[in-house]
Amino acid sequence: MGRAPCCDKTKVKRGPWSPEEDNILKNYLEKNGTSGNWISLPQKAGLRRCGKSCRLRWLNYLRPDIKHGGFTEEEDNIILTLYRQIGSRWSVIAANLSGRTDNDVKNHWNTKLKKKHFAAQNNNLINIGYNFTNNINSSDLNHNYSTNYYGKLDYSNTFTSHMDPNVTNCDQFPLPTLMEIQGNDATIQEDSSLDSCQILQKCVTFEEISMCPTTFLKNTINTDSNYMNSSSGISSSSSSYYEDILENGFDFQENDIGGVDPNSSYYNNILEIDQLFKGFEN
DNA sequence: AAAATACACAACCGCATTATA
DNA sequence: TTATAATGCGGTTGTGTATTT
Repeated sequence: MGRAPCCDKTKVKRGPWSPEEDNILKNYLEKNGTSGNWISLPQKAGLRRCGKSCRLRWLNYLRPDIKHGGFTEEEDNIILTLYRQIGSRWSVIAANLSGRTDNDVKNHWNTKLKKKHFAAQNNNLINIGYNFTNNINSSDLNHNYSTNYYGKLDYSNTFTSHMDPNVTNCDQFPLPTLMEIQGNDATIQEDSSLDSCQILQKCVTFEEISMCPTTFLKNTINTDSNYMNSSSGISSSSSSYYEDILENGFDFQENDIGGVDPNSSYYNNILEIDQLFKGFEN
């Protein structure tokens, strides 16, 4: 026994809406509202459509003050942050974005953001870069970096409870250990024609540069005062938490991650690492 | 140039929740 | 209070367009 259909599918039109249908629905709703009932609306408005179809068309497309496409970087960041915290609760995420519908956010995630952030997948091992990112400034040039580290993360013990959407406290997320650190000397020449991506390749042993999670790398030189000043025990002589990682290992479970400001870049980086794990599992 | 494939987004389906009689 | 209908939601599919073969 299947579920009783909400309307007679042989009597209603399906598929894309025509401009004429849009006009009828829009005019009716602007004049009368829904009268508290979507199911009976199409008949009253003179549409051969299912009530649910009318509701969806209005809420996702015809309703005034809603935006389509052109997601800003700020909106992307909000979506990513919230997704990491609450998972695929699109209506909640959309409610935090002015003029966006849950359907739009969901589509945007599925077509753009998911791919962008789940792409890094390399046999459970990924190299992380240190020192050089997309933004090279003039003070980086002609400077000898005596501690040009790169390393590998061991993901073998990480695929567990972090998949639970109810888990929002990141200190419950198992994170990888740094299994290998290497160092070399490197000098970036001022007259170098290398762009930032090439510099990155020069400094980091990526077999597939395309597998590199760019936003993760981009943030690796951030100095995070929240983390620096937290009770996590980071050395005050470290200029970034990645130096701390390189010095003390990559076992975040040893640190008090849950006490870190959720708005900090450090916290977001931790969540981004977690997101990579999800990519590996998918 | 045509066919195949990829992509973006609109729309649908069925289940869960909420409202109503 | 409970049965039923309406609504809301998220996964999934459908459709039109762009790109590749």
